[in-house]
Amino acid sequence: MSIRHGLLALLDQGPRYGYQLRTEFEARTGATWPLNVGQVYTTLGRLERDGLVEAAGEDDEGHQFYAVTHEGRAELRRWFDTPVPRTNPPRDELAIKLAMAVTVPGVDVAAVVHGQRRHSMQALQDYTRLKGRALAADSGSGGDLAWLLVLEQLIFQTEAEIRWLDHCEARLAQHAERAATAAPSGPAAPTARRAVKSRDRGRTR
Amino acid sequence: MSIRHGLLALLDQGPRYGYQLRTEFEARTGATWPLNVGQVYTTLGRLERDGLVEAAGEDDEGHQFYAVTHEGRAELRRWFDTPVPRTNPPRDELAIKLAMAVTVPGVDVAAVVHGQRRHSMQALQDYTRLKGRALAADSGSGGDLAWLLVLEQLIFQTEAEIRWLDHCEARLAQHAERAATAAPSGPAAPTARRAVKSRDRGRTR
DNA sequence: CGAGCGCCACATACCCGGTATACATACTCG
DNA sequence: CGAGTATGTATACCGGGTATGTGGCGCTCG
Repeated sequence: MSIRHGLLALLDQGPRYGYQLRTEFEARTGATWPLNVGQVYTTLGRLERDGLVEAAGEDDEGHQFYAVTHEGRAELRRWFDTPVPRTNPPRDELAIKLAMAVTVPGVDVAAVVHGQRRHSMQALQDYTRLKGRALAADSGSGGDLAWLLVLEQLIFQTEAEIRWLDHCEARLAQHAERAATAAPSGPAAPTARRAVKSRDRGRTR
Repeated sequence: MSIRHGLLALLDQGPRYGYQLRTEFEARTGATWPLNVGQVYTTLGRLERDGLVEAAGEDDEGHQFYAVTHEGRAELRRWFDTPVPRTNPPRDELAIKLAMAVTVPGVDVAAVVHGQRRHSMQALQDYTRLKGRALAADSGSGGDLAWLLVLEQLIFQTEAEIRWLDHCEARLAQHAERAATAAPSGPAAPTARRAVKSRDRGRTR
């Protein structure tokens, strides 16, 4: 639902047409999340269908303008007022991958962690370099606050990811060590296949 | 592509049927990403269509089993060998929201940040409590390493999010201050609407 | 004892987001 | 002038997410 609301927010500044929205969206989130143009038109269609937006005529060049409706403004206010739910966050592919890696036998977990760490470090450096450029370009008054904040979000998240990977490495070592001391000669049940019935770990809500 | 590969990894341990896969998937990623059963069947269908998986008969109770093919195993190995790309990461709704909040006039950005911070703190506490429970339940040898790692990933990410929110607050204050000193009596262009043409901030790749 | 309830199991429909692509016009530069 | 590039709109297709429908089976409780 982020694109939907993002476009709504942009339209709140006044009527816009499709391509223009794409341009303005990318000016804020930049290269990190390039927005496919097609997405804009389909989303506008859905917004219009749901009554949050309405066609507002064409200009002399044939650009189809859209404007927020009253209901659209209400929806926008609701979006800003309620926090994005961080209980059940979006699936993270890396987390799933590691969860699988430590479970299925025959996967070199340490190698997976290392490979990912190198890649994430590279990404972090790229982001940091971009941030430096953004700060330099913007030496005067804060021109592109939005872009800067998005960049810093990426930096914070990537740093956390790297720390987590290091933490995983430590935990894996500790885990291996424990297994070794527990069963010095041949582990009793190295990858003890739990019975399928063992579901119902305590759910949240 | 994470579910696709996740199921593939589970099937690598031997033939399974649909519901069983859901159960085993949730045993690892737990309450955080509850997997809808329907998703399993549609994904299995696609995997079969793509030749990564094949039907492996039914048992006496009519359960339709699936098994990885040779090509499926190759695909799985490829998945583990290549890091998940952290350049162009998935869209983060919170980042988009703040990017919009600082751009469109008439939004109380500080309130948005604060509301989100409280919510994220709550989520962090929930995760920490879950982790405590997981560690207690698992006092012996590491029974549920996967679930623990996933939990810790969430904790690390949420901590980073909170730090980022605090950072945003600081940056906003500094930004407001700069604007005040730059133009003591009425800011020259408070929300300087950049011309639409100002695209092409330096792209990555 | 049998009516409901909840779990197991499979299937389908629908929506949204992501990507590619088709197609048309205008400008620019060698 | 023609090729390439930017502007602009539209559509098709895929994968992921969610809700819902449909049975069968076992358990519990009045």
